[in-house]
Amino acid sequence: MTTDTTSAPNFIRNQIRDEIEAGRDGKIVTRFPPEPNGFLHIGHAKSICLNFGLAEQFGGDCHLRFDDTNPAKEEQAYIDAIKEDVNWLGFQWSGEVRFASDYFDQLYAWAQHLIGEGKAYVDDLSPDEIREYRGTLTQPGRPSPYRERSPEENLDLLERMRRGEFAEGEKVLRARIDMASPNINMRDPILYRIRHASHHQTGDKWKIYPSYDFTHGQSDAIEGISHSICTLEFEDHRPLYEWFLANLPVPATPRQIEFARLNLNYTLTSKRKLKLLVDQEIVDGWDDPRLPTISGMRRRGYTPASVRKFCDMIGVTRADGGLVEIGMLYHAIRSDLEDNAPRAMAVLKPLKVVLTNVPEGHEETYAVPGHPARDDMPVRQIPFGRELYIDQDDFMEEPPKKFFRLAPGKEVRLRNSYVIRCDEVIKDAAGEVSELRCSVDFDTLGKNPEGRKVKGVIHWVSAEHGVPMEVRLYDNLFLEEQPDKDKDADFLEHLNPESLVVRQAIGEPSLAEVTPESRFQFERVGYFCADRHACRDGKLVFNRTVSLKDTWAKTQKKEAQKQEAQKSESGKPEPGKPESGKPDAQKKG
RNA sequence: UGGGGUAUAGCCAAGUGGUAAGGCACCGGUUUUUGGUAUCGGCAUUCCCAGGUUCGAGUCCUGGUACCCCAGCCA
Repeated sequence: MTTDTTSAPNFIRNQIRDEIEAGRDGKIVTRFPPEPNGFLHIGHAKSICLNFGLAEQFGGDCHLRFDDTNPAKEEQAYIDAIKEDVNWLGFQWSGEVRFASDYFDQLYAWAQHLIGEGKAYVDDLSPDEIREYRGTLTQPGRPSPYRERSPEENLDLLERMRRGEFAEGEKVLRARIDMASPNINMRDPILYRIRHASHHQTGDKWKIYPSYDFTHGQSDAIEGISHSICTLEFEDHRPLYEWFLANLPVPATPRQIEFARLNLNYTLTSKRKLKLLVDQEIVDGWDDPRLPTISGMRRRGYTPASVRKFCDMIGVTRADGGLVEIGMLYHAIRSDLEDNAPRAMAVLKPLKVVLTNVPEGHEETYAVPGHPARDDMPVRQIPFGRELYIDQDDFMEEPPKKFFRLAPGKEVRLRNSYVIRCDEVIKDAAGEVSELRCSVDFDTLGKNPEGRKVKGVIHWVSAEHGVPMEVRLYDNLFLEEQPDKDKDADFLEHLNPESLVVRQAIGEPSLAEVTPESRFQFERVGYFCADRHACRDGKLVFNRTVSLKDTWAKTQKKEAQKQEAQKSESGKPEPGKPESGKPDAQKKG
């Protein structure tokens, strides 16, 4: 039953395996190092699975370390949320949670060491001047006039920076490397900047804070990290990472390895832009089910296993610019829930059906398995009576060919129950179908009588016993595959106005008892998860995680397109081929 | 004539000189009281392009092309 696909390639895993085969000794130690300035998203999940997964596979450790060097952007609330997300995904860091700020004293001592060696200096240039002196991509930089200060003066200045004697922006500590380096990161990078800000971990102890570059490698070294894995954009920082390790008396020399970050189509994996959606209240918080945040996916109904499976499917490479189809994520969750979600019947667009040959007050109940292929799930009791609801989509007054659901004079099987025939269609004043009169074939319960072939099966809920519930149908938040592709345009223009559709639905009675976050397959419809916030005080709210595959809808759509094409073709004498969706996509570009 | 990277199917991705894995998607058959699932079959004469080496090149060499990252006192 557990369909375990083999993992996609992972070049880092292969590399470590090679190292071990070549006789490497020493534990494999990795770390997941988020800055607590927002919620984690699917891109972080890839990194989490990579780092924790490696530690698991090779009997090593993986640390959780908050890269908290910029107090202005960080919050305790993010720290709490990140810890919860990592745990929810099924991982446990080794030892206590760590913070880069735990190492601020050591880092400061190392800064003094660098000054003593003549490899760092305090610079009085303004931010604008520093930028100007740094040069450009094609022109080398020039040395700051403060570059030749003596170690004594630098030490004194740094100490005074630390004590808060200077205003923000007045001075920085810089490494003294090479202002002419073709790698801009090596043009005397900034080690410390003045920030008169309170820090969520260290309070008001510090008036200066170390930069990412001066912090990350040394923190790795302190923790004994063997493989420091990060994304491709840090590739150019590796020489600097190594420069610090080579010029400081560090206890270990970790290696930095970069991999390509994840891009998913029809969504965003930029923390900054996700924050904007949250701050502008375009979505319902960081855990809005439309967001690719880990907490959003959780609320949507994704399982930890499905997220891990997805990360496993996409592999780990250095190939950049890729855009993974969201369909892969859908596949990962469908395959998990197909095996593990109990089934239920729910009608999202109710249409009343009266069974004319069932007596008023008649009631019978069916005991139905919780899952068609498992016997370890509770049996459901499904009541049946004279009046019930079916889905509007399952009836058509003038059905097309091959529509094997309900239509006037046609038969259909009620899932887990009888075959019924539609005898009469009742309409309201507006001419809309408001009710169906049908008759039951009592010889069809649990069997197909000789010679009777009823192909269609539809779901239903007893009108008397069904429970009202709210169903939230989620779709992609954006209409464009890459909403932020055009850097000059506003990605908000691509928002999908129908990313959330709310329906008042009716569910089978067993759903009345659900606990928040329990997941179901509503048969023939999709997978749904009881909302962890809204399911309170007897209120039922379900989020659609993902729909079931629907080949009928697909063929209908294709049929419609074909007709459209024919229509426009017959309209024009020349078959100019103004066909579907993407007219120029096939042309050479 | 700044530096650092990456190019294999619609998408993700193996391949390390011996004749293009796998997954997703797609197309078709079978089973089915979920138009789901399961299952069977199809889906790159060619690897960004052009030359070259070789009995043999996605892999090696030469020269191009396209795309991504870097000029925060962000990470």
